[in-house]
Amino acid sequence: MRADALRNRESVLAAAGRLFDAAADPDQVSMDDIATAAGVGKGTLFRRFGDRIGLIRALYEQRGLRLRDSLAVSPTRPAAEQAVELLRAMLRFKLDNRVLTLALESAGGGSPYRNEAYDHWHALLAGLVAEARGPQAADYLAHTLLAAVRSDLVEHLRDWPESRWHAGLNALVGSVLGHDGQSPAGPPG
Amino acid sequence: MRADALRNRESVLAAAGRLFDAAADPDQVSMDDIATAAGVGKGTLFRRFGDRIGLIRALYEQRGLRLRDSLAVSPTRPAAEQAVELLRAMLRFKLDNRVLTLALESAGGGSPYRNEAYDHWHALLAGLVAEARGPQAADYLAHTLLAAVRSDLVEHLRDWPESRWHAGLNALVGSVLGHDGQSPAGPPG
DNA sequence: AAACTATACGGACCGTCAGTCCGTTTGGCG
DNA sequence: CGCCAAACGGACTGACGGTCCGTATAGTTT
Repeated sequence: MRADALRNRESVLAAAGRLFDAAADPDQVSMDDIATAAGVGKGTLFRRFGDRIGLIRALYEQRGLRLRDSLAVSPTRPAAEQAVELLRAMLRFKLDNRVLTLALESAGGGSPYRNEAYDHWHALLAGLVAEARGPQAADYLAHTLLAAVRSDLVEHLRDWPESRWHAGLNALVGSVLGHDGQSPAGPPG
Repeated sequence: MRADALRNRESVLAAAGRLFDAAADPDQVSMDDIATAAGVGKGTLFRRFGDRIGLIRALYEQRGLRLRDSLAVSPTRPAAEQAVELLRAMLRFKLDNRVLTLALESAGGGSPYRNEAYDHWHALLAGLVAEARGPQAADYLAHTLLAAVRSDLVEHLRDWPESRWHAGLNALVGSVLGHDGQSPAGPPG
């Protein structure tokens, strides 16, 4: 890749990031806006990223890398504990990257599931589920756990305090994976 | 409402339904298409339904009425059993109304949660959850259960056979609400 | 049954936006 | 230095959601 191309790529990603962070809504940010803010022509955007969704995905993947490295499975810690940690991290990520994740998950046409990062998290979580309760439906349960922190649900519940989210995620993971290392989630009956 | 207005309303809803059912993707159906198919002018569409999302919502609500009536809480049956039945019905609805529900849940700008029907199902489900395991986090768990049958997840898993969905929903509801009337979901450990 | 008016109609029109095209520029190599 | 593949940029296109306003008509009043 030529030097100027690389430079422009970074510039576009940075500009897009800034604009999405500042916007109230994904479609307040047009491709023209991004091109202008990045100081490049529109053609450059589309040549590099293919289309709008491609750009959004690239930005998403870039921002997700830190998260990805910080969360690896540990064979010694209880699965449920790790699952809660993972979901809490994803929740925080979605709060910190509100508009970007909304853009990705609500992008008309582009499924939020056709996405390298999603596969990664899903596989990780499915492993934890299988470890905790056996392989039965682990696949689906992992999808379900990820759906529990989908960005538009997070958006819908945007005024919940962290404690309420914490309680919810504990209850959910506690139920699905078992109450290994968790604080009690309420008496049955 | 004037008679011609009512007639046109029906006509538009019917045409939109046909078009969405036939399309592979929600945004293959334009407002012009709908107006033409309904034999009315575009102005009529927008006067009656406000905007695209309004029309989609109206169609969705209309189709959801049957479903709504067929599923009421019964104080005698076990909560988990009813919850499974509800989720299975919603799954079937999303399969039967694939493009329409995709349109509603992925409509850029319009949250799938600002929706009368959603509130209805959520309240119903939250009641069942509370009945089965107490009020702790019942609200969030109900959101989670509904997220487990979101239309783009259903779309992502479109080639799963019914049995696999059945197993998944049983495992999920069994975990969250308890295994009241369900077949066993696997031994712990 | 004629006049009247609020309501509804329709389709030309507008602004916006994703995506394309092509003439121009430039990085990097031999 | 000279060459050219790669990259650039911004005018242009096509499509779409939504608006506007002159025209038509349902329903009511006298």
